[in-house]
Amino acid sequence: MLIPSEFFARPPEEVAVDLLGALVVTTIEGEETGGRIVEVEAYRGSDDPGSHAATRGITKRNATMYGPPGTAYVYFTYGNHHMLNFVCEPDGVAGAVLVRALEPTVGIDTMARRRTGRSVRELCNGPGKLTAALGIDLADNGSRLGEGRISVHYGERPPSDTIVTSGRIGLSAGHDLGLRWFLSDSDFVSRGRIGPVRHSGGRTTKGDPREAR
DNA sequence: GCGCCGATTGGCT
DNA sequence: GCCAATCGGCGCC
Repeated sequence: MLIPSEFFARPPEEVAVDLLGALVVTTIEGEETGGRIVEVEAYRGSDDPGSHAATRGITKRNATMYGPPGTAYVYFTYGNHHMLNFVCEPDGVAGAVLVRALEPTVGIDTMARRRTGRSVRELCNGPGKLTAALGIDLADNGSRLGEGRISVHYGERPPSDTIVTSGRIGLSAGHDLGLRWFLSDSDFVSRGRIGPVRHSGGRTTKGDPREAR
């Protein structure tokens, strides 16, 4: 069942947690690919130093983040990689959830062709990898989910005791905020270095996500 | 398995 | 010009 745009009209940290277990699917040139969300990060507006919407206000690059909820915000970085976000908050308010990793479930053969030489585990275990596997690029920026090439569907809700949180990855600012969530029992989360990991129950471990199992 | 480093483009100052 | 919400290859343990 397609997730409606109202689902996204909330603060990104709420949407992020609720997206764990959901299914992202693309249909590109007749080929369907996708997977189950196992890792996400939340990005807020001007109060978030790690966000594209921090301090600068609306620019050509981040304008999509201020648009209506349920829209894809796709941008290009490091000269190579596309990042997939879902716009949150009501129209006019900046906010988004970055999809960082998927467990491949749909069109694995197609995704393996797009990412030659990679094991299934490595097809979508990072934000730049999953966009390559799913064929997402700047053409998807600003498209409404379910109306363009990308759709997001409800999935089985993961048990709350498998959901853990940590700081965000790869930022020069705002990494101290606990705005990353992932499934501790998944083999498909990204391999980024991270700070302390916190269980829903409040226990703290360090280092690799797997230590939080 | 881990850590370092270069690649490569668009957007912003 | 500078830098980035990253990745993959290589060297070394």
